[in-house]
Amino acid sequence: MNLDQTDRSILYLVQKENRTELSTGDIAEQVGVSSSTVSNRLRRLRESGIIVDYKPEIDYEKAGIPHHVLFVCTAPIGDLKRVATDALNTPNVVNVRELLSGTRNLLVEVVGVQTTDVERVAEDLDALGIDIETSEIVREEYSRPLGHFGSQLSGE
Amino acid sequence: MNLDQTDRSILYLVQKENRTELSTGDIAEQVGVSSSTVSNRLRRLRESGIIVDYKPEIDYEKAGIPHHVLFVCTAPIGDLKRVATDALNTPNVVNVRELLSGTRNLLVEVVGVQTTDVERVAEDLDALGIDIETSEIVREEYSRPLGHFGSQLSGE
DNA sequence: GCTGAAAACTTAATAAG
DNA sequence: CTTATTAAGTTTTCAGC
Repeated sequence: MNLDQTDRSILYLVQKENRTELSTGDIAEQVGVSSSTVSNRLRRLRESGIIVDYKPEIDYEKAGIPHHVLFVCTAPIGDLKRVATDALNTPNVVNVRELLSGTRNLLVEVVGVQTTDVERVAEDLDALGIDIETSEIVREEYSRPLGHFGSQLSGE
Repeated sequence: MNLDQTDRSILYLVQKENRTELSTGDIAEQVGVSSSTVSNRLRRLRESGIIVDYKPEIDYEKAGIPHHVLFVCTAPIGDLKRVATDALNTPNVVNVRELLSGTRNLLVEVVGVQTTDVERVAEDLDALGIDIETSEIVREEYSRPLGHFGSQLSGE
């Protein structure tokens, strides 16, 4: 699917603003098309898989889940896909990333109420044949929209 | 703020399902309260900062942005907060994570249309006093809702 | 492809328990 | 705290361009 500047502007805005507080009318006003067009474009972006979905960002600490750890791991390359899926299905694991690298090729993000939750995940990953190289405490995370999508918007 | 089982179930469902395709009525049905209650709970969860906001997950490759790299970096600990903010404001940077560690304490996620986009970010980070230890190509990323929130839902 | 208008749907505010 | 009702707002559909 080829994106035109209307698609790119819409993508920029839905990344920049909280989606639930940004109506198609609001987007339409800033992009300079009708709200029906925004609705159609957003549907096409979803259907083509460019917008995968909308996820809430959870502040785990405020939610009473104080432990937040990133395991930097090495998994056998041939098994990486399977092992990544298994890791994701381990309780308390919230995110897994595959990296294209011989070692340190899997990042596993874990949250938990108790330190024992995190320790149990470490054991489970070990049982899956995943080597934990290092474990890091996550302090803070920040995201930003990609400016590339918004370059033609007035005022941007 | 203390979460009860209703809050946890709602949190689980909004993580699990695409938020824009899940109305408060749908949630209400599964949790066993009225849609007004779901609406009230969701507002409280947002106001208390537990739900930070709803972000679209973008498939950069499908969007015509083929390069996706994770820089594993070391930044001076005293400056970490400032440096993380500066890194986030660098064009083509979409995500920054601070880790609680002496070295390799900053993960910077970069996307770009050209390899030169990524190279330019590497130079910009260097100019900010950030050491790039390794750079990894991101193949795939998977997320999962935290089961802890959903343990009391029927059928889960 | 786009738009405006109508229909369908969703959320938030209210009143009451 | 909860819920049902209702008003306000939003999204989608559709005929016409």
